[in-house]
Amino acid sequence: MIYMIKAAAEKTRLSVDTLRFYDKEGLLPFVSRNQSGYRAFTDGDLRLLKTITCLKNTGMKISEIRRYIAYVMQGPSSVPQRQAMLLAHREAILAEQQRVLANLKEIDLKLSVYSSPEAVQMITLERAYAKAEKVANGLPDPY
Amino acid sequence: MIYMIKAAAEKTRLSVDTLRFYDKEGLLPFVSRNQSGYRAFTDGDLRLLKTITCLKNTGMKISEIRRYIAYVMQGPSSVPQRQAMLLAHREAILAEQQRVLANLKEIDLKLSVYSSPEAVQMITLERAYAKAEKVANGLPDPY
DNA sequence: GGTTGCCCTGGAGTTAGGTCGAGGGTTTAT
DNA sequence: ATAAACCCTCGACCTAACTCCAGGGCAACC
Repeated sequence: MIYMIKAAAEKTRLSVDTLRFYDKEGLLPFVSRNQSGYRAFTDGDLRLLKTITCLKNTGMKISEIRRYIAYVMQGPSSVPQRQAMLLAHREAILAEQQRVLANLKEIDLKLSVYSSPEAVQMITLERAYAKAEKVANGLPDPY
Repeated sequence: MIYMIKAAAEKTRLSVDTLRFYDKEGLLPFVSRNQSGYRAFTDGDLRLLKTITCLKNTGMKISEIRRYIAYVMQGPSSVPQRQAMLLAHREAILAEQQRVLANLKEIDLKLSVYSSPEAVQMITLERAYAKAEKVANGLPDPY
């Protein structure tokens, strides 16, 4: 099956503009043009595009994705390099997940304060303390 | 304890420029100025800044953080709104984590292909197929 | 053969989140 | 009383990743 850019955009859920942008950025060297100079996406191309969106969705930068795709274009000889890239990216993703989770815990802590029955009381107290801290240092009270 | 902007930057691990930028964006209405017009951060201010970085680290936009901080400035009466915001943000974080995890699974699938002993063989085959798909449709072979 | 609906390129514009520099005031130590 | 090390504002600049537009080509239908 061959897809023109609009159909490819619908299949990948990317916008037509984004697809052209990706091509301009060197992410789609595998997409051929037909006699009219139109991009002609094959099913294989769409599979590769799915890989690209996976990498993008997990935070890989376009410049890195371009490097990965360059390895793909190079053929089977670049398997070790691709593997190394994906492994490194995998670690980066997991590290980021951990970082987010740590921050989420802090948020959950705040949430537990807010849902406590003494929430208003505690916050009133904290506020008074913050106010005092300013006053004690001759600072204007912003509250 | 009072911290000038440089010390506050070191404590929060944000840059001085970023702190000033946040102030400009209305994220730090609680930070007072001393007689010289210098920002004077209290320990309480730094604790609030930590909350801000938590929200930022988990992907909350500055405009939303500003909204949250506005609620904080409003005092204890806004506890329900703050709680609602954090709960919604919590859900957004979890959803994003899930999205990333789903994409990670795809990457792991690719990795498993690459680490198979038949990797080169499989990729060679896939490549030949992709090539054939182009040729069969009268397209130039980009490989 | 004209209208419609695709497609193309090049380049400008946008948004978020900073980052930097010029020009100038303050504080502290020598 | 001057140098060093801070601090301030304002506004320009930057990067990533799009997004939009003008000007123009191709293809199908009425």
